[in-house]
Amino acid sequence: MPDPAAATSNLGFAILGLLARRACNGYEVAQRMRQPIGYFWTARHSQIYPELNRLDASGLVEHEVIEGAGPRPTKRYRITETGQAALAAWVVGDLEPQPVRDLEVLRLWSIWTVAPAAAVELVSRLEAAHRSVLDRYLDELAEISGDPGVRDPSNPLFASRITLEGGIRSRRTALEWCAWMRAEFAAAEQRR
Amino acid sequence: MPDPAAATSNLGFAILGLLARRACNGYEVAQRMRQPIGYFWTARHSQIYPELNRLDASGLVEHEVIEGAGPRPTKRYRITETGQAALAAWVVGDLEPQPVRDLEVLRLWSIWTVAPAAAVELVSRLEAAHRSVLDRYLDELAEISGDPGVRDPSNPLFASRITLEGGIRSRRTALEWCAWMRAEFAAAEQRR
DNA sequence: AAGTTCATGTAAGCAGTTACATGATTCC
DNA sequence: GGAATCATGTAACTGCTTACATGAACTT
Repeated sequence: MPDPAAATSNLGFAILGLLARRACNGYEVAQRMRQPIGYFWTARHSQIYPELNRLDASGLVEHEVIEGAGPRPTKRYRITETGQAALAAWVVGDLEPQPVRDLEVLRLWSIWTVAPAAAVELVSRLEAAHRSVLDRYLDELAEISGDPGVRDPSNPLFASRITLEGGIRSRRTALEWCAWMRAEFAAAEQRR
Repeated sequence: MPDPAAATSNLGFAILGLLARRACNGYEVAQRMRQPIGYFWTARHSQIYPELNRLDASGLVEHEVIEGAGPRPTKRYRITETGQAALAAWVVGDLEPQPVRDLEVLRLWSIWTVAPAAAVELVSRLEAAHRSVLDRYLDELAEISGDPGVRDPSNPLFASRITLEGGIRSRRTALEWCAWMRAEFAAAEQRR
């Protein structure tokens, strides 16, 4: 007897969020949660297949086996009503403070140990990385912007739009911060 | 014979970064990497003590035992020259794209499944959380700003300042984004 | 014929959390 | 006398990564 209020992992809710938008097989879930734009969550197939089985056992998703579709019998997963309810409850549930763990900032925190020229070069590389992610987000947003669903809070495209907007804003801010850091290094050089 | 080029974990470099600034015992390291402002990396003591032993075995740190100082013999750790070199090499080393895993955005990506009123309430809670972190960052920055070291790229306070500046910018952007989201929900409500 | 994509799994190991364990000093 | 802080560890478990394993369909 599956417990409908079963505690599900963050990965579980990521998968439920995907399946609430449309039914998928495990392979498609893995594709959409892969590098580099994984809708702000990433996971590998080796984590996804067992999690789908757990969600299935908990009654949060269900699957039908499609025999002729692919190279081997494919499991097409769909979210259940119990799953929809669990997802909605999680979305508006309590916020626990997330542990902060940012490799990029961790490096910068020790940047005083290297020569200023090498430091500026690192900042430039960070800048390039942020720019390329920003460009991908802008493309994604442009792709969905034509759809009127993006204005309707009960449409998944509305949520896609606001999360992409957040990604774009944060990457733009990161780029400005990088430019500011380079200016700070230049100003220090000037003072020498 | 410890390998000086030994691959160290991210946690190891976080600890080395801390010890490069000043010598600490394990307890102090744990305090400074604890909730909520852990210089952009967090870890618990149960992870820190074994890692310090590994760093010690690799020759990246060394320790002296202080008998009379605390309730029991305390180990005071200091970074070695090998450790300094390993840290500096890591700082300017290759950037691998970080796996994106943001719980907050993951929730918002499924926000279309809940009623708009509940959604707006969630955004307000996110906003409050960002504001309180921003305030702490501003306090931290104010505390160090008086020191002339913050202008010198080879001074640890310079690095503290630029990382805090990044945190402040990103939290301000998050707050603007929250306000924008509330406005989007309000606009949709208007159109109904 | 070889390589890529579709498709689903398992196993070993590292990273991180939670809980267990101990004990002295300091503050109320 | 009891609670909080200082101080250092270990054990069990969850989450995630890397690698192993298989095999059909499609593409070059």
